[in-house]
Amino acid sequence: MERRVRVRFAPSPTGALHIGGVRTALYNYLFARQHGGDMLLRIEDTDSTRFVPGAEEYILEALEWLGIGIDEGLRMRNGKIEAVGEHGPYRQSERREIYHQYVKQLLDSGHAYIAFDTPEELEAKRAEIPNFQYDARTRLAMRNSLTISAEEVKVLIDKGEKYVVRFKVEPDEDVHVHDLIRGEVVINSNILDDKVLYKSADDLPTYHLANIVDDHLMEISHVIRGEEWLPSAPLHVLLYRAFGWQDTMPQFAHLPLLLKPDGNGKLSKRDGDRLGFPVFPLEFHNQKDGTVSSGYRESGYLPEAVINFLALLGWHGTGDQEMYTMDELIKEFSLDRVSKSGAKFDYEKGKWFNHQYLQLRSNEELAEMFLPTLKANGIENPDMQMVAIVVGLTKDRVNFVPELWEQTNFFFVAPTEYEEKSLKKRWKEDSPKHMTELLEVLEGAPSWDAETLDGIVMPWIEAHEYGVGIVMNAFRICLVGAARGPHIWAITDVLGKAETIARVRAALKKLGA
RNA sequence: GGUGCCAUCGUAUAACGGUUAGUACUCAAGAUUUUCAUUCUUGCAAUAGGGGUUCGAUUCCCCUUGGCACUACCA
Repeated sequence: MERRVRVRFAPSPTGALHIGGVRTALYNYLFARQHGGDMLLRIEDTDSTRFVPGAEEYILEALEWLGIGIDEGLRMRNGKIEAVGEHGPYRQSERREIYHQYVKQLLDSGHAYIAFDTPEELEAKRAEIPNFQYDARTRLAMRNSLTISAEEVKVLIDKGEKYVVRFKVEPDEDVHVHDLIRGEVVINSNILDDKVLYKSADDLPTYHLANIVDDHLMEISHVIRGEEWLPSAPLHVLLYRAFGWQDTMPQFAHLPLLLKPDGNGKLSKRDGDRLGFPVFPLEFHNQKDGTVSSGYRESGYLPEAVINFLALLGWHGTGDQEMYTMDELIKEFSLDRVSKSGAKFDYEKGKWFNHQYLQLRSNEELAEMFLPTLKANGIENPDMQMVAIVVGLTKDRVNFVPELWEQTNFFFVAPTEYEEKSLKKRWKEDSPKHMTELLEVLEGAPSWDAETLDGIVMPWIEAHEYGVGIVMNAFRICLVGAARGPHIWAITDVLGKAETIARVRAALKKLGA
């Protein structure tokens, strides 16, 4: 009795996958997994003019990176696109023949008609009549199969005249849409226009027709999509009815939109550029317009942080829990805890999530991820054991892996400059004298571990009443070049005896002995 | 303009019709520390406005206001 849960994510390959789209995909995925159902991916490329090369690969790669698994349709495996499932093809541009028969069905049943009005004619009409809408009130004044004889229609088509097929919306009817998140939504059919279902110019259906036909054929049980689709949901209900599919019509859930962090409106690519954060999962090089968009992955985000952050933008669990693994999300997710209002995109919270997840990764993993940054700064083939130690010492100070460089650079490169501010505050008149003496103490160290060094340096400071802070801070400046960094013995430990002593000597030479 | 959706701290959100309106991020202060940071503690800060219903409304209803979406031969 219970219908198998089958949901789909159906993006258009018109550019990089927007972060809001990623969230829609995530919610679909969580819902499917929770119910032991299927997550499908279908490409909606019915607008040939907006196609962007590489966009499809990008979308699939992004989902793969984030761990949003696809059970059926198109997916990426090891850099290759593969199609799985019995309901294909999964690209709408490859389903032309399928749509033909359904267009014909609607035409034959009188739910649709052929219209010859050119885009120019329609534009003129709209300019002439304010609020012009192609519907029951106006369709009889237009050039279509309702006003032209069947013979003439055939002549026009045979002549090669371009036409579209429009859905014939019956007026004066309250159309009910049951939404899982918003409840009952009622719209009167008078405000709906006779939507174009198919265009002969490129022999492709429009979104509305393709979407309904595919969801039906692919046995989709729940349509979970962005709120921007809510106004056209009644049209979709009408289409299901016209096809006679109302009994298996999927349930709808319209998700709140992701809004700009400041001001008003939907989050857009421009906001990311303007405010300095990515709005796309992966970096994207648009071959069509030549633009490059930054991505979360390239900015140093961990996929689990992006998932967690996105999951909580519009959804909240029952308690105060904020950190969720994917498995926990699958368990806890529920459409009736999805909020109804749009969520402003708070980038700061995203940073915090990344910080949290960074701490959860092992030092070895982080060291590996740190490699490209090191290389970019001229550090080739470093000792990975050392990198891991250094990363472990500093990871709690950063939100992103690349930021590790500013925390650890002195481990790799001896300071040549000494920060003015630190010098002013921490390099005292007696510092050269202290450092000269310290050098002797260090050189006489029987071994080079933190305990031993602490055991000989501290008593020496106390004996001369130099003051721990004064000596240690000057020492730190010699090693780091500034008043920052991890615990001093952790630094000497990594640097080793020879390098530590060399750095103190170099500092004395530069800052005056 | 029309239609629809929505409304709790700056942000994301919690609160069977009964709570001192909670939590997290951000911000501020303090503590810890041989530096910087981390960490910990404390603090600032909200039910858009007006009517109802009710013993009692953040919660239910209506109006106002505001925000958003849609209004294509785009999705």
